[in-house]
Amino acid sequence: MEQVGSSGLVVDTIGAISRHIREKDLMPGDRLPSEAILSKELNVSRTVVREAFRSLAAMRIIELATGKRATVAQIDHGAMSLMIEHGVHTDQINIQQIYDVRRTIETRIVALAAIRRSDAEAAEILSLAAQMLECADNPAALLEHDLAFHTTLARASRNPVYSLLIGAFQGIIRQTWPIGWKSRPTQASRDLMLATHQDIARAVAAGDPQQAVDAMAQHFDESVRALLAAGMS
Amino acid sequence: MEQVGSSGLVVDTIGAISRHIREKDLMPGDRLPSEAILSKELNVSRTVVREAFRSLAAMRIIELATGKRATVAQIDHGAMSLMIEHGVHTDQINIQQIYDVRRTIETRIVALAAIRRSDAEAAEILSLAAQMLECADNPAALLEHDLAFHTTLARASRNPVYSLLIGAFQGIIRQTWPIGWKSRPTQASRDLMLATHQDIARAVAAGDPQQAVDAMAQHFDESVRALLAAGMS
DNA sequence: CAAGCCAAACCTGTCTGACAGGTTGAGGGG
DNA sequence: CCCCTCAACCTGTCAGACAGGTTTGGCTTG
Repeated sequence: MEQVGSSGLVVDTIGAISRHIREKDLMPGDRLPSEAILSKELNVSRTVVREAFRSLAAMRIIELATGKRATVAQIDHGAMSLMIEHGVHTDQINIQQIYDVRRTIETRIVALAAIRRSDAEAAEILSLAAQMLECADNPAALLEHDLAFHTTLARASRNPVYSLLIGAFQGIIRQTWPIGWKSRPTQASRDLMLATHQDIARAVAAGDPQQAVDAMAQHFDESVRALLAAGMS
Repeated sequence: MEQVGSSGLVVDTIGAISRHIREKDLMPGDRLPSEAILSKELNVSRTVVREAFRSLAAMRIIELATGKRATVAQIDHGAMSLMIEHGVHTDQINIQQIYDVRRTIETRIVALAAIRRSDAEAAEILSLAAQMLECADNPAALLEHDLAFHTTLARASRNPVYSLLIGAFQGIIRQTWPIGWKSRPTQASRDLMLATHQDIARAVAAGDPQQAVDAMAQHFDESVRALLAAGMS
């Protein structure tokens, strides 16, 4: 390979593989050529092709598995999640900034979900909110149900980009949620949060966007207040 | 290395390096151990370390350069941009869905920008809107100024996550913007778009969030209408 | 003593060849 | 017609090698 660009053979190869996917109009699940074939076609060593594959796999553009050929991947929030976590761990992003973004997009999500949710999704959302009540004294379970609640709402919005973004925040939420929970010391404050989730669920199930938006806004107002009280400024 | 996980040595090594960054509290710019040292410490071959490095570099968590040691990277939208493009090219995401998300976050961005923009940013935003008028008949230049306009607004919001997201959409916007522009056949419709940008700029410069939000909402209403007229449903 | 230069040590990029183990598909047996 | 098996194929990992680019510490020079 002639090293068309100036950034090295691996970068060029990543470009060549991406182009291959576009030009051949490959869809998720479709198989890519084997490493050996690609290295022959592009005139690079298998080492280079493998590093290019790893790069694309890191971005979840392709999927690798032992023995099998690489396949085109479905969009997935795993990589974004790691990027966001990295940003937070290196003090480039703080939790409040994440909450502002979440508030912004989740407010829109519930509006869409209230309009577009299927009946099955409505039931699932109501069920998750109810389950949160039942495990109110089990923080780990509560966290998981909370995440599932917001993830399901995103799915009900029928816009995969919202699902992607909510998923991207999941990793860092998992790591910081306990802070917010501990900062709700009184039973009343914890009950309020659970009640708010139920308000959101009911509004979405009832197909009332305005009420859903109001409830979600209230949810985030509480959360941010709790976070600030915990000294996360 | 004992292959602690079940997904292969490379995945384990990625985890080990990420952990190293967190535990040592490395900040952007800090240098990581060399490939040779890591391969010795983790008991894996240099091949494995290199593939792990490539994966982390693909997510812009670290930065590689020939001869130099790998360094911790600053957050960057490049990887997200590729992921979004992949989603669109493989029909997992469509352009309207992107516009809905953009509308949602950019409305919030201008509200924040109106409150938090520096005087220099206000001047820059006004200038970019003015420049758009000047090259109204040069689509390529217009596109670049448009992107710069929205990017600057995101920066003025003082929330790096918004900058990240706006950056993530840049790649796909660049590829689809001409469609929207061609779908504004009349001079009046094009003038309207340029005028709307100026409205946004003026509202942000004036520090008027509500007016900025209204103008941005109008901008997206127009854009989506144009897109739909172009048959992008 | 300070500023600048230089070579050796260090480091990354790429290639080759090898082998273990997982996957697949064609063809044979029931 | 279905299931099984096995050979061909493919990926994961390792070791060693060599061509450049980078760093650094000591040496030279002013």
